[in-house]
Amino acid sequence: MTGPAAKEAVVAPLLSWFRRNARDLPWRRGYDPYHILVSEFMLQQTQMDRVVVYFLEWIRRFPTLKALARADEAEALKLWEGLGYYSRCRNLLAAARTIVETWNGRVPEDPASLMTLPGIGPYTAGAVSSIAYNRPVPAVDANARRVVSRLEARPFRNDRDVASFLAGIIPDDEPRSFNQALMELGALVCTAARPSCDVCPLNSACKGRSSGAIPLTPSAAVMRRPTRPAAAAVLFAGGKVFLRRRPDAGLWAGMSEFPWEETAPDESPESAARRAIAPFYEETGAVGVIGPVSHAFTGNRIRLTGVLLRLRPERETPESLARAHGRWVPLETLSDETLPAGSRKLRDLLLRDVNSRSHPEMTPEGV
DNA sequence: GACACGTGGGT
DNA sequence: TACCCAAGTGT
Repeated sequence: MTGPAAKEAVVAPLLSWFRRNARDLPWRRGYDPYHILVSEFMLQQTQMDRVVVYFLEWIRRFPTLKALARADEAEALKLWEGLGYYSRCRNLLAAARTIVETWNGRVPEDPASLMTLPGIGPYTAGAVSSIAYNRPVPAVDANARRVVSRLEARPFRNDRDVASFLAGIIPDDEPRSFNQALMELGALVCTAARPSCDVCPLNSACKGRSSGAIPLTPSAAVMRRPTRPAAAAVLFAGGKVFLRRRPDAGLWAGMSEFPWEETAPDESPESAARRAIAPFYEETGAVGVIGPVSHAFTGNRIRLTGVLLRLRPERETPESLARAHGRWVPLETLSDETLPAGSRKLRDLLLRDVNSRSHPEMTPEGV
């Protein structure tokens, strides 16, 4: 059923429910296209509650598209620290610059134009077009896919099929609310794990419910490997610590981190930490341990132990050896660095310990 | 179409 | 602990 009947049974109850249950989000006050653009980038594969915090900080620092277009990438990345998928941040900045240069500073309205911008695919194009400009185009995310496939009690082959179905029922007068309502319903009521059908505004129209079969969308099911132990080297000398620079492509491209390696079976954290710095340095011995912290990333999960290593100053020349592979950073400015989550957690533990004088040997006077 | 790309929270 | 999930995109 894709005709007027579906519209009657679905659209009005859905919009009515949304009016009563829409969460109060910062970008829902005025629907500034720049705000919608930022929120949609941040919301890619990321949950609402976490995004709100980052969004507010971002808008405080970059209140307008033009302000963002002028920004340093390093400063933008610092604001993104901890949110993950850092190419989103780089793409958002690049998109802002392109919009200023070739779109006269105005976020494009139509999906095809939006799709030409970096980091914007079919979903984000539809979301920005409909939510920022109230254009009647579908926005198919995981929520829309799940809600629609349950509603129709049939699998959809791909997002284009879902979009075709939605194009048939999306109301011309309220596409902004309709698309948000569909996603909001999926996030709050028609959830993946345990849908609350008894309070769902669409339960009487839902074929999945009436047929007793609530199909679940095939999950991407990223197979995680079990948690493995790893060790990071917190190598220090003269009040500075060493950070390894990651390659310009791939995981955490171009970011800095404490050098780390997975620990081999029966290997100690100290040994693994030494292996991590072996390409650059020798050291005199482990003087302490921080953590462990748990760190999950793209199919992996590690328990990361930080091993404090003191550089052997009479045998190493810190600056020259490090230059190609990393940098020495003073403890005082370590919190300014943009680090992947695992290193960030270790840094926070480290700075806490340093401030409480748990590791006096790390300060310049201690060396 | 498969895979890389982060992270934290829920169960 | 381990698995699943989240307003996807680029290659």
